[in-house]
Amino acid sequence: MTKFGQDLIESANEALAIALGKAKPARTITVETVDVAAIRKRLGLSQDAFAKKFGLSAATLRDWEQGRRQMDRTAQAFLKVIDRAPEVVEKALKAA
Amino acid sequence: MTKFGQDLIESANEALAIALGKAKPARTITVETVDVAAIRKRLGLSQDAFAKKFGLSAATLRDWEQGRRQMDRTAQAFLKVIDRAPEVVEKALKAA
DNA sequence: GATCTTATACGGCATTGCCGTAGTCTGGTC
DNA sequence: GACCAGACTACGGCAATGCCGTATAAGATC
Repeated sequence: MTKFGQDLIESANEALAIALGKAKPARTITVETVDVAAIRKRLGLSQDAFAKKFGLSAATLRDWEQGRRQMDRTAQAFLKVIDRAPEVVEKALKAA
Repeated sequence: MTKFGQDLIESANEALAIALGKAKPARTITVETVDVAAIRKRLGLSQDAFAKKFGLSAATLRDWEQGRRQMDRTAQAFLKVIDRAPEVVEKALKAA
């Protein structure tokens, strides 16, 4: 079985436990999905190139795309802006 | 003496120690300064309003402005963009 | 003085940021 | 087929942050 498959099952079990009141949600966050990989691929950039262009750490980007870490609110907001106005972001950062 | 004054002195002593080779830098980062409070005040917003408008956590914003926490790379990049194109950012986030 | 707003200060813990590195896959070149 | 380089996945690991809450201070308005 793939790792993704295992993760899915784990998540499902956890969700069930929470629903049954047997477990508490680790945190309550709005489940807004920001698909970094999708945004990046739409821009036709490698992970390293994307990270460099938008001032991110390549390591952190990796963690996000691999589902190892959750983006915090700041990152989510930033990624949305990158998604909608990548060129503006790029220019703003170049003007540093 | 103000807290800011104390911080300054502490930082100076630490920098000296590092320069003398008596201490290691906690981390090597580019010392790019992003003054959140300045950006926010220029926009005429309270901490809460600023946080809400740009999708940040008010608690995190507080920590940054109080010098309690260091902004990570993502946050620094984002803040620069907010600094240079606040309206674009705002619109991009509204279009969620 | 009473009240409201805004900002500072800080305890606290789960979770992330970021570094490094090993392994896999694909496409190109010899 | 063997080999190399670029891109991605996977993950150990620790210092540091994210985010919550709350108590206190300073300024404005009544």
